[in-house]
Amino acid sequence: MHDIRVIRDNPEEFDRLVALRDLAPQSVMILELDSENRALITRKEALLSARNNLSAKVAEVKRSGGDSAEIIAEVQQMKIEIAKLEAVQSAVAADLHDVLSGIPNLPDTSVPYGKDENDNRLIRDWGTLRTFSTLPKQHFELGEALGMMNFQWATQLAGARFNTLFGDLARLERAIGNFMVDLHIAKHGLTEVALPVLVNSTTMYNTGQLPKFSEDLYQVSDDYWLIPTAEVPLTNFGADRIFSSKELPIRLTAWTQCFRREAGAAGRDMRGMLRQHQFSKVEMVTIASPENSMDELERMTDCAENILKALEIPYRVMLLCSNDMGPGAVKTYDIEAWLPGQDTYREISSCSNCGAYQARRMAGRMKTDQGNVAIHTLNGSGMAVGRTLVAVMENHQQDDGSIAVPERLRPYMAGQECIG
RNA sequence: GGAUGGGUGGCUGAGUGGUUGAAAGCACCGGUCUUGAAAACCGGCAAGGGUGAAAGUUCUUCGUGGGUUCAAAUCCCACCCCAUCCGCCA
Repeated sequence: MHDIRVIRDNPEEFDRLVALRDLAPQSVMILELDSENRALITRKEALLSARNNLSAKVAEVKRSGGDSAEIIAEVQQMKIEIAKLEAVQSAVAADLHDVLSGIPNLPDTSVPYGKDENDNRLIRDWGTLRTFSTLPKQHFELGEALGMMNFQWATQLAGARFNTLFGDLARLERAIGNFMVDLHIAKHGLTEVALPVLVNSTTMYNTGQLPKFSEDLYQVSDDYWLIPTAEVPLTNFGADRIFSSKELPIRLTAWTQCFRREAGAAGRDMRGMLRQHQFSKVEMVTIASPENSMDELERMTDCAENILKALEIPYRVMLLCSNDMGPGAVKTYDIEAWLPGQDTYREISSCSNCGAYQARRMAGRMKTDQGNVAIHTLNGSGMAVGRTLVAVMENHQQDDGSIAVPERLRPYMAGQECIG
């Protein structure tokens, strides 16, 4: 949701930034709607004001025992006109709102222009890629050979894009999630939150999932939606609230199940557990004041990286180009873990500064000396638990098909050092 | 699911058709007093929008959406949510 005042103040700049998202200039059309809307508001309110005055006069006349029939007749006439104007004005306002909330967020100056993921920029990498004496296996090969990963049964239970884990692998996934949350609490100062995974339409709208991306979501009865990420409920902590600057930043984390229809991903990543309809993820959300949000993005990315460092998984950090970013983002870092079984890096975390985009949708504000301003919201995975399990398995696999448990996870596995 | 009672400003809470955008208290901010603090006293304090250089002025908002009326926090309808009891249940 864009701030119309920003567009009024500098329409050329708005069009220049919109172009980075490969959109045609919008400002002329928007400003036309805007001035039409304001003209209608002015006319409507003049009538409303006159009506209020006449109504007050009725009260006055009646108190002094006079006859108010004439005034009443006049106001009755007026009401017809007001209703007409109101209908026209609210339609124009709705159009304007739709346009402003439909345009994606504008990239930060540090974000490179680009068409797709091929234009993303490598920022840094970490860790050395292991050399294997034999060809490294993919996680599903390892898991199925261990008898601890059963996709066939998951298909029988639910369908494609689900999985089941058994024994030590099930426990390892749980260990990974617990480790992540504990690290965020103890070392990063985040506050853990337990959340609903079903939310209402307003909550989904606030973070930008609705109305445009409903095909990516599971909707259940009674107007509930399954969350595709804990970003949705966590970010809504700022909905309809006015924070004092002292309260910010607020840094939250939650480990939840996530549900995605993967509607546009037919045929992609069908083997294994990289892309599923249900997966668990530890999410980080920060509610920040505008002047701090870019620093908070660096901090959040660092929190995510610390997880992979602790688990001894090589990774690289990519700065997404303008058209690879999600619609809400001002700036996004993707963290990609090395998967030796696939011989490639795969996204395991995505940290975004959404600026005021979501905050304006949900009316999240902060008090300042110059009045209330929209807060900034940030979200990042810290990390996707299922994909981290995949990365642990592939990076710590041994020649015999067993998996070495990274040292930091052993306390969560009753000291166990090896699976299989 | 059934019954009852409720949803008013950051919070508590008055308010059943017209000087109520809303009493009072708390919180918060500024001031007086004080060596400093507290207390006391004085003053300020909702949000969003239109207009305006500004001061100001004006509109909207008392769970949400409709309706009645010249006029609605107040009356009517629907829905949502909360509390308590009953039923059911992890």
